[in-house]
Amino acid sequence: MATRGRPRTFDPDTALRQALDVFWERGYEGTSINDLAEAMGIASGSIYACFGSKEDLFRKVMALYGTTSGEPPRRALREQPTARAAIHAMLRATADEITRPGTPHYCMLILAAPTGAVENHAVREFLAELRHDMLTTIKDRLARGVTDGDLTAPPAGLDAIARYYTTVVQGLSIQARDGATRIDLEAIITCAMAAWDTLTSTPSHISG
Amino acid sequence: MATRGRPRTFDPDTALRQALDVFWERGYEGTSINDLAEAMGIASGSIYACFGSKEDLFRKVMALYGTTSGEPPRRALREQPTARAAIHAMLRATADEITRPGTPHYCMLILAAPTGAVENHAVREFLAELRHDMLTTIKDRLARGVTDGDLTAPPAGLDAIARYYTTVVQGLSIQARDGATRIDLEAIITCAMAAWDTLTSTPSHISG
DNA sequence: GGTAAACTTGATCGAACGACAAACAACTAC
DNA sequence: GTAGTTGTTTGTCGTTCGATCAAGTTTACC
Repeated sequence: MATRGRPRTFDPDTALRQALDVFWERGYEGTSINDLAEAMGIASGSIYACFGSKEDLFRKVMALYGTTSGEPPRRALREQPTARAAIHAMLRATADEITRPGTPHYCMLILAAPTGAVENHAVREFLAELRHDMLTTIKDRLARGVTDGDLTAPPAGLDAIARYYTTVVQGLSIQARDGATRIDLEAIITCAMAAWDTLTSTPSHISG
Repeated sequence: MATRGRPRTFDPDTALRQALDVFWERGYEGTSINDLAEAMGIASGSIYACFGSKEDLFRKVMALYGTTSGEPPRRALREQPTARAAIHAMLRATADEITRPGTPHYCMLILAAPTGAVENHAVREFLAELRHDMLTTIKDRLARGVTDGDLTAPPAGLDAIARYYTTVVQGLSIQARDGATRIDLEAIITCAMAAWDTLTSTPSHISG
């Protein structure tokens, strides 16, 4: 009972990728079903049949986004040998992604739906949770640095440092959106990394 | 010919403040004319008669926002005696504003319309210009520190530092939106200021 | 071939969108 | 009082929103 009935005339993965492009450019509320149908090359009915509601489609789009554009920064955190190198590489990978030619110059996770109509509260909170995962991932990487022995900082300091670099990542997205070049972002990252030695050597400064 | 005809039954300043609250909470596209009319206590026709279009109203709202919520950070930059104190106070004033009880926990300038439908491109660019003014204001304050003698950094370094602290300000807004407390923000600011001494003592690090 | 199942299309649903215009109300100038 | 001016209200304009449905099409199964 796998392939009975008329087969799809479009590839759902391709269509999802096309939907991603539209949501990425216009945000959640700025994208209409008509926009999506046009970009995906199918009628709106086919969207609902294959992907469910607009919100369902958006959640699937965000999953795809996470495994594509979200992967390089995550891999940087994972594969770099020290916590410092991991954070630095993660920032640079983020800068690479949000200045990539052919795609909007910002992180979709951050800017696709920060505010909006009351009826889309669930979508905003969905993205907020994903952003919280970003903070957690960074925090875990710092903790790994402590157990690996390449980072010495008090537990309370780890939280602050993780939050700080999450803030930088999110700020970079606004900068890129407003026209900052890859070179501009590199300079910002250099500034942000200038705090590292101070933060990891004088822990008394960062107890909040 | 000042006061001919029927006088207004509402105070435009009060109505503008009420419109600000709605735009602040729901963003530009997430706010409908109906939402505004309801919050302002007048019919939609009166909005168009007094303020023009939705976009015109939004621009007037942003002017009000700039002179109210935007003033404390700007004053901090202006009145603190040194560049370092100015930046630090500006960050803390920003944190105060975006965690103020009774108002949304983010900067409207940053999150009211970062993305959206194509027909609202002008609104997004309007906000982008205001954000660029933020960068310019910070840059000018750093330059003043150089002429005042309390800051030594190469000209290229000033741009990078200004961009860096602008990035932090904008990142703070996302953090507050996602539930960070005033204490959380303070810890982030402490981290961000930890970069200051390095940035202003070893200028070779920040040439972009 | 016949039937059931899966998919696509095109039309359309009620509601909401931004914007506007005519009718009415309230004031000043004379 | 009367005319002229301005603000408010009510209703509605044409469009678009997200979502759904019936009808038609294309396949697998028997």
